[in-house]
Amino acid sequence: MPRYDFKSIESRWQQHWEENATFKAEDPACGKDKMYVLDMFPYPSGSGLHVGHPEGYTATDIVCRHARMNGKNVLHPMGWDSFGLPAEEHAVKTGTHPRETTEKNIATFKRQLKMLGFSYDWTRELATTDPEYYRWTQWIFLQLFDTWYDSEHEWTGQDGKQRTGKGRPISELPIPAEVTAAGEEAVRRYQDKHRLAYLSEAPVNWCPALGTVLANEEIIDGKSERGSHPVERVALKQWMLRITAYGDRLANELEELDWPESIKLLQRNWIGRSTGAEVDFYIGDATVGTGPTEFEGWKTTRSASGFPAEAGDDVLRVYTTRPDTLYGATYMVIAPEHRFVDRLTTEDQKAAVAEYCRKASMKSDLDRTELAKDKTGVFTGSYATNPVNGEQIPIWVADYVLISYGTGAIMAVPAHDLRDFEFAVKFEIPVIQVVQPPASWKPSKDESAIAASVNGIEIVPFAGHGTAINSDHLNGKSTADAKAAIIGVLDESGIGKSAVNYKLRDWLFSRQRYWGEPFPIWHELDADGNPTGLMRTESIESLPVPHPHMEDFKPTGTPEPMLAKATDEWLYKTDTDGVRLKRETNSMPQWAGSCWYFLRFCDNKNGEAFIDPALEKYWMPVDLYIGGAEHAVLHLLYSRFWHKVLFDRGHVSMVEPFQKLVNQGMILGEADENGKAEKMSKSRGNVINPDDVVKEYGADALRLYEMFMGPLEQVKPWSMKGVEGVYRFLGRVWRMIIDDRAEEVALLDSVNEAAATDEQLRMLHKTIKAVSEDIAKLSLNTAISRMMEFTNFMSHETSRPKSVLQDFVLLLSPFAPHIAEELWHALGNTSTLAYEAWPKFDEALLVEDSIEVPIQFNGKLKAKINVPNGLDAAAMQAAAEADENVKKQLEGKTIVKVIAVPGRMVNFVVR
RNA sequence: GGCACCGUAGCCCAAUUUGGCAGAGGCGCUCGGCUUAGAACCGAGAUGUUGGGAGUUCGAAUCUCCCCGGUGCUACCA
Repeated sequence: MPRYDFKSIESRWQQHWEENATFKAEDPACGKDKMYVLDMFPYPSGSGLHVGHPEGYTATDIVCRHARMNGKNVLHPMGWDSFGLPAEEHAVKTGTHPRETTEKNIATFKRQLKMLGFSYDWTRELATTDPEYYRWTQWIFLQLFDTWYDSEHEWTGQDGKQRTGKGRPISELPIPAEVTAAGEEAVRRYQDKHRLAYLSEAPVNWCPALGTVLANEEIIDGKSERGSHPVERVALKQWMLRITAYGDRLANELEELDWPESIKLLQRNWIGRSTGAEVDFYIGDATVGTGPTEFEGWKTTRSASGFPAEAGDDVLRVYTTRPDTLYGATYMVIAPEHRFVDRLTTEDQKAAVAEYCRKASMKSDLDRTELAKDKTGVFTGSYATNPVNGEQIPIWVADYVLISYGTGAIMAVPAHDLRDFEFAVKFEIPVIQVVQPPASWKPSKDESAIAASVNGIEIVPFAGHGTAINSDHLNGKSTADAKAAIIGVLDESGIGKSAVNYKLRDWLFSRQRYWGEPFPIWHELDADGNPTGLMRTESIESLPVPHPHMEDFKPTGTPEPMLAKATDEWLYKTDTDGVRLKRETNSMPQWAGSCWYFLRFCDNKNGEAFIDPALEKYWMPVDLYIGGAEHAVLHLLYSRFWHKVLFDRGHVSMVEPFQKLVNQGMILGEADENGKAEKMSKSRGNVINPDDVVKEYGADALRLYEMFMGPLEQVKPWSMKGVEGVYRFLGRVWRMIIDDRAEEVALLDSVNEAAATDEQLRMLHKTIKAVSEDIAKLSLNTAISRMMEFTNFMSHETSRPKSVLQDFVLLLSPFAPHIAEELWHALGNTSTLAYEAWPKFDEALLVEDSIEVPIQFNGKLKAKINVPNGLDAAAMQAAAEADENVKKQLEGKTIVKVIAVPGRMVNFVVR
């Protein structure tokens, strides 16, 4: 085997690692420091591994192999996010059971990952579709179901900081006296309303083509993320998870994490916390009327009672971030789905409003977006009373107000809100200015774009902060002061209250598909077999709720869940007290399994608990988590949320699961002749299959190339020429050590026991330093280039000391482990290098005796001189002035100033 | 539209964190060696308005501002 024969080398060492369980994580009792390095586990799709997968996987593998050589006990696991739509769609098409498809795909993925030589501890493998795994997913759901969020609860975190708000057992939820008085059933219903997992009838995104409802996050431009199918809005009873309760903590606790700022920002924006006020506008009720007398009476009542938690029927409650503009409110808008639409619509407006709401309900989100430029709406015929000045203002229905945000109703201040302004101009509603812009204000692009003439006067809306005008006692106050002042007044008079809102919505947690986790929930039935609305949980001992076997996977075309077609035996039972029960037939979304898989890796065979507390304490948190940026707001927010709930309930020891996060950049297809590279896709025909690359160049070359392409986080185009480049590098490394004309693997004659020269040592130690530092920074592309440099140098040396080559092979091993093991072996070692000590560099050996420094005149390079290393500024200057060439160039010039930086340069400022 | 990131040789990219010789590494290209020849291999070499403009500085690829171009995310959130 004279030549670099990657095929036999790679398969031999992979077999060696497997047989010797080389990468099995050690027991916590080993006494080593732990390091938990995690990849985002893949969905095992039918098309197999994509070259994007090994990018992040190779980076983590390098970190792990490096950490082991530095004496760490490394946990590096892999598993399968195997519930999900594609397997089920495949089942609809072919009749193959999703479990069968999933198992086949997992086998393919596993073969491909093993082929790349990743140092996973395969004994920790798991799949979210394993009953022993989803048993605990269901168990965690029961924890969510058993928890309510006490926003007042004060506690001290592990960091010693005081915090407010914690998830607590539902049994500790205070029950109001009147509820207790109403009986046990009322108490149960009251508790159900406060759980972190709750049922809610709400407009949801129903996708007929996929046969399921989708979360907001799964909809892109009004179409399903998967398959781009149209999505309709229908009202359905669905499971929701109260992630909004954790909005503040999810935003605040990002602070201490070692994550890219851009991802933190993305999450903060997604959570979208805003502060403002809720304000009630009096609309009266049919029995009392809406006149000024009633309004005054209402005000009197309110100042006595205070601001009620639930808005009554006599008011329209709005949320605003600009309560300081209350005096400029000239109309109100309610969403078409608002519960007051009917009662606020007068007889003459009935037809118009009904028609408008009908059209709005038909609009998909896409239509709404496309029509975004033109505001639409219709007057209800009713008026509300502005609580601060008693003005009667008209109430409109318009779909630019969303039912799902705030209270689904707004007060419109056209002078200071661009959307309201557009609407007011179109429908000729008065515009009252109540904020004076600062003198320096210039209209923004948006503001001037919609400026319009109202009653012959050109008006430009102003959405910024300024000074209050036309606002009674607020006049002259800055926007911030005016906000505080008006909130004080509203609070005192029981008309309004400061409030916080989030763009983040509660998480729609049920799907209607077959291939997902069943819920551990039973619904009570009455004598006629109809649900009473009361629920019971599956007992923890009887988990998992098995996934029922089915043969027919065709979507029904209606929102009726697939699991409703299971056998009666699965669907129904009679409880010990004789109550007839029916199972929940929705299934969980794919996110469920991926929300906690990193915990299970610590203890994947535990049959007693989802994780052993001691193992959780030892391994968690994940020290490094690498994956695609597409999960910045979905998976990474959901799993943080679950983790916080588990923490609040005492099941895990830390508030955050992922200490350091890195997002790999996408690998694009090969650039075309114009240098343009596009995303890899089947339709473009530019997909690179890792199998083909490994076949032609080997796993080490693929690993090395993916790391050499450029910075990990960056988007980069694929290049086959680049693969050849690193392949040639591996060939040079091989020939630097091995005699490629010998019959058997044998060292070159030039490889010997001689002591290394100073120059060889300097080169080696420079390389050790650079590669070590680059791995710590995950700057793997530059680490590789340093090893190329070393190879170029050493290949020219006629004497190649073994000691130097051995250290180099160790440096190379995390990147190209197969060839490194082979060379390590050839150099006379008998065991794997996976636990050899990582080479240390000696700073003293790096120092060069003399260095070349540039001499500048006015910052321009004019000469170079050689000086001994370690000169101070004065000596540098003296050396420069002593140089003949410099002397000559200085002739006839006046030196104004000299800047000398030791070891760097000398600059003469001359005239 | 908003936010974020990016722009260095024909191409992928270093140097930007911490201002100090524009080039580490790879691809491609040219020339030479080896070879019957090609591939592989070995050796030598060329390539620049650092997207544009201004500012700060003794000195700017690096810091600041404006503009241009590209990519990603987001999109009526009151």
